[in-house]
Amino acid sequence: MAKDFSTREENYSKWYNDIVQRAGLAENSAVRGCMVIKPYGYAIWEKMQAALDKMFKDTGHSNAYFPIFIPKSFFSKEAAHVEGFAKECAVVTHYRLKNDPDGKGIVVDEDAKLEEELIVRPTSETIIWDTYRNWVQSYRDLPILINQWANVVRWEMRTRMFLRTAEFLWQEGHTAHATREEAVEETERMLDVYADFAENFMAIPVLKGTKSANERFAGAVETYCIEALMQDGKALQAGTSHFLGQNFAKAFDVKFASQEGTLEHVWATSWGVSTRLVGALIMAHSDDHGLVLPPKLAPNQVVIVPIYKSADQQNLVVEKAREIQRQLQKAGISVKLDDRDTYKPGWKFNEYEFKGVPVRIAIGPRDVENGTLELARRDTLQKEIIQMKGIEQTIEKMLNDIQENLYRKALEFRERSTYKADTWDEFIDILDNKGGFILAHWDGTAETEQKIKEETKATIRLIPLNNIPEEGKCIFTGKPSSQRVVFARAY
RNA sequence: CGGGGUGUAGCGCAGCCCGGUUAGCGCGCGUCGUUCGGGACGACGAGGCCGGAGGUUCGAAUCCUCUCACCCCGACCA
Repeated sequence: MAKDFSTREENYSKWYNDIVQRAGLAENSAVRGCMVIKPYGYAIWEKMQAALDKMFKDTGHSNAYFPIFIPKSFFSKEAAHVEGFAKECAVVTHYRLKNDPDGKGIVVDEDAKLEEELIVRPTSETIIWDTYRNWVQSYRDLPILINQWANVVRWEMRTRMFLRTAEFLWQEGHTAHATREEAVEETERMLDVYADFAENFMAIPVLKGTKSANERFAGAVETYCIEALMQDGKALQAGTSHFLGQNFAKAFDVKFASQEGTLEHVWATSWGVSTRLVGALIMAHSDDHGLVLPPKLAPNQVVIVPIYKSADQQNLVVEKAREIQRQLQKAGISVKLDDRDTYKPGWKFNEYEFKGVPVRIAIGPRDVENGTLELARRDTLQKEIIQMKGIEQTIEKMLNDIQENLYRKALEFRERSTYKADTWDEFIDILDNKGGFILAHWDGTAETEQKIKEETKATIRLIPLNNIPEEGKCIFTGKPSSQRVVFARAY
């Protein structure tokens, strides 16, 4: 059992921080607002990257890399875009240091001032569209389907590990198309990729929809998103896909000669997910015993803990454990054998429970004698004795079960945490006492949304795709509404 | 950036009000022994410029001023 560790009930945000730190995912760095992603946390991100990268490639995209620095002037070219990011940009003004003439230490060399300041990218639309201008002349050059894995910087006031840090890792896709239809199709395709990834790899069910004008990406015509529900009833935006229209093409003068010989601005999309997904993973599945990882994203799917007393037993048991490890690895399962003699089995049990390893195998002298193993699964904490024979099939099945069970549990949670509200009182009551997603009518205006946000902290998370039309009255103003939208308090 | 809080050993804390031996405790760490199927136990041991800078004082972890960092609550956001 995990002692000296917060429960979700006691203090949800402390519970979250405890998991991040004690499971060795990340820690705060010497730099304000920036975290160090530790090997175990980074390994999870690498698993995410690998899965996503394959999905991007399978949908025709290629990776490329653009500079981390963006000339200041680029930012001012798309009005809404500047507006959206201006308040959180880190700016490079000088390029040299020198020894402090007045004493010890080092100071900025004022003589080394940049003619034009450089912005540390908060996102790369501007530098990319400035580059695409030179890549596009004819419809034959389209589409451009590029993704970049990168770090970005957004100078946040308040940070939380993985969920919001000043620097974070992400991928940003940037595509250029000849027609509006094709760009919209791309935007929706990538939204589907994200939803697919969230559900099938992260085991987190997501709602798909579009953002209201207030929540839209700065510079986008339409922002699509996937939205997940965390265990404390707050929503988390897990990915966004933007239809940028011709906004950036016009701002950066990206034109192509169409098949008909006319000169047209290209149509654009951008889409991204970040290391925030690691935070989502933690908050969606973990329990009061620590992290719980879905098998498809767990750095180690299985850990083997040998149990022994004498040196003879140790040799015997560890040898058998190695054999099992090889067997499982051959079947494509990632297995860690912890044969350290410096920690006791009980200690290791707790350690791996805390780190969320989906399946634990314990093997002792009795097992070697009987041809058995003890299996423990992290999601249910159940233990059972199984036969060594056919271990690959047993483990494979268990990993699949765990993956499915996590998804099912998360889905059930979301379903019982999704409410309809038809009156303002009902709406407030659900927000304050239950949390979760609230389906309610809204009159469609930014003013109303803003007022609701000011009074309740709840925002419109999304307008569901393929929403079923339904006549009703706005929860706040009573004005007519033709559909319900999804409200929640969010991260 | 506003309001509140905290900085003392790797981690978690006590001591501070009311200044005065060698600054404690738990966990962790090292050595040795007994242990090992759910966080073992004993013995011995190492580890501190009390966040930083100034000041008050015979004397500062303790009082005063400034500063830096982190946490919580607001405004902003993936």
